[in-house]
Amino acid sequence: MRRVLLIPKMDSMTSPVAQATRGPVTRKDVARYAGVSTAVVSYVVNKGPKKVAPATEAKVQDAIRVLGYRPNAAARALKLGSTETIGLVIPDNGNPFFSLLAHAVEDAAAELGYALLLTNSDGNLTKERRNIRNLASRQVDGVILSSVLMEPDLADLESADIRTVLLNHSADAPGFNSVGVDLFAGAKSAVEHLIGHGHTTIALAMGTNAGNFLDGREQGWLQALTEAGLPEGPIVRSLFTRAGGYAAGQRLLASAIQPTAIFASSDMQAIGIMRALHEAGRSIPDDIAIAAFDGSEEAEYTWPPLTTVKQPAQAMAKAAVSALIGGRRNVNSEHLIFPTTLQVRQSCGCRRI
Amino acid sequence: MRRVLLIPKMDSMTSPVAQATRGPVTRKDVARYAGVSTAVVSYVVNKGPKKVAPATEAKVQDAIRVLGYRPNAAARALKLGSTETIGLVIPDNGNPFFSLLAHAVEDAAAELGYALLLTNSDGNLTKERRNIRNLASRQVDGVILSSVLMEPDLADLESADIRTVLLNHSADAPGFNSVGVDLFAGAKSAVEHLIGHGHTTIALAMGTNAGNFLDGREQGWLQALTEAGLPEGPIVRSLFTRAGGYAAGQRLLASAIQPTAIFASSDMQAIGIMRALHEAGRSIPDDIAIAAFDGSEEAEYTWPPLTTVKQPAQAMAKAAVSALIGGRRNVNSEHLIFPTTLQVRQSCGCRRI
DNA sequence: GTGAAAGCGCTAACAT
DNA sequence: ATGTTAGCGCTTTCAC
Repeated sequence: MRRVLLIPKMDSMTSPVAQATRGPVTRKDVARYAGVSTAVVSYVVNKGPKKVAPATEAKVQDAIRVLGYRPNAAARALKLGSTETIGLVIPDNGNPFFSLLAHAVEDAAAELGYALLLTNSDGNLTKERRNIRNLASRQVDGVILSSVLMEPDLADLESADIRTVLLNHSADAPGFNSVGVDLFAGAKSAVEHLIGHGHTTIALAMGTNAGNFLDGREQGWLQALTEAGLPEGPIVRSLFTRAGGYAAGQRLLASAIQPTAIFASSDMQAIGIMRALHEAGRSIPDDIAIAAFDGSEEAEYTWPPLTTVKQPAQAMAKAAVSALIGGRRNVNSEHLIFPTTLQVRQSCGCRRI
Repeated sequence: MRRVLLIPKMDSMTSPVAQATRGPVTRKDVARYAGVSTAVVSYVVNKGPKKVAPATEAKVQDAIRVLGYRPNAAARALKLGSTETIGLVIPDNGNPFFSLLAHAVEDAAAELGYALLLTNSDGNLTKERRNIRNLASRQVDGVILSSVLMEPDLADLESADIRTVLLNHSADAPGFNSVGVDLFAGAKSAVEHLIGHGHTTIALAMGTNAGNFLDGREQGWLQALTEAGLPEGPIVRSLFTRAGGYAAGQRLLASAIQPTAIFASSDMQAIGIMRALHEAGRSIPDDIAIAAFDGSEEAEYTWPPLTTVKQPAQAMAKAAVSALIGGRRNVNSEHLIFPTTLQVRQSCGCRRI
């Protein structure tokens, strides 16, 4: 890389004009400047718990402005036992679904005056544990965990006494609050849509979950097939990534029974599959139709645009945050399941209106 | 949504087995349990600044484990004046480029034992300011700012006494450390590549920046054209988003002079443009070739795969973090410019090997 | 309506 | 090698 400028720091003899006290301004400075006690400053800053005379308040506000005072959150946290911060543990902020979720969580938290400590576990259980522990030691008021695992036995260990809600978790988790979507119904609706287009051999491109629960998406796919009296199509398993989907697509193309439609358990996988299909010269949706699960924005811009089962990420994030720090914190094991909506585009065979 | 389980919290009469002291375990508890002073516990936990006898250390470690002690970061931060936390302000974590950057920043920070407070400003200056202020009051040790603006006059105001480095900032910023890429050279190389394919009418799809600096990408595009003796192609301006690109693409298709190639200032815009092109039945790259700037993973999976100028996000993130909290914190205005690499795929007209 | 002061959990200088 | 203790900036009870 090229270094453009390299100006040594000028001696920090900052002009001691109105603000003689160099270094952070504390509540004490404000009190002195305003000619009141430190308690009063607190009352003003926090609008309570005691009332202050309007005149006094004005003086304090003035001092605050002049001195450029900003309360020290660390001290406040120490005193109050709350950092007004929540932690978020996701597998990978590079994955559009999770980055959207993270953004939504940030918004929801900010609305309540909470900040967000973001950590990625990179699909790595060890890292996930470390992140949780780290967040706990940082006194976050709670953590939202999008676990690598289906059954977060780990949370049992680590979270011990820290409030936790499982996000993007669609199985039951005794002892935990959790929020997720109805994977089963969502997948089923997508596969039924594919069946509606006349497909009879519908493959499943499933993501690999650590854990031995049967994923709702797999069940939904199967159920739709069964109810329609259709045979179980081929299954390929891969990571929940574009690259995983790409590989899965190639395997599917090489398999004995060729599906005429594919249901993918995530948009990312579908996108990888579509690339494999394009490269092989197959037309989508005419040779092979495809539908997926997630509803990320990226799915709107693939070619052809991807029909996908949309998860209400904002709502889920909001629910997770409010389960964590909203009212009713005393509930211990509540499982919120959000419905999905099928977003019909052209990859399934539907035409533009 | 559907509520599945709703089990009321069981009375928190947790078994007081080995751990009578309910509530958070403090260093005092550990000291008492281990039969040492609190100072010794500190020495053990922090591996210094004094040495402790191996036997004592073992006792303390034991107490820590048994009691499940975890240091209180808030107290530590108050005492030390450092939270070991940095703040990141980005326009939108939903944008793949920024989510990648955020992930990279998190990694780099974690490596140094720092946590990451993430905030989105949603392209909104007011929000950006609020975020910075909020981070400052939370005593972060520094903030990495990917500003909405080209000239962060604001930082002047807000960051006042908080260490700041500008990330993804390719213009000079006196008084600030910053890291960015060589927009000019990157854009120029992409346009030259397009020229190499024989194109003579090359449009520019530029993102809209608040600020009156001429973007390096625009200059690079122009320079490549000029050097090749080519006329300036049409310019369309839009947001740095897929939707922005889509609209830009439609405008381009409707314009008087039809380009045979387009250079887009971001992958997102290129992706939107490609959709517009596909919908209009234009073939890429045969009817219209396209190249872009950013090098996000998504560009690898468009159809056809997008030729794009790759920014070294990890390296940039690492540099930003180390400028903030690594050694040499005393440098005040250093501008790091990273080189880009042209990632040639098929959207420009190159064929698969 | 305002102020004095205790103490949140921790670190480290200073004693022993 | 270990212990004592002041104090980081804040909130809030209790006195006035």
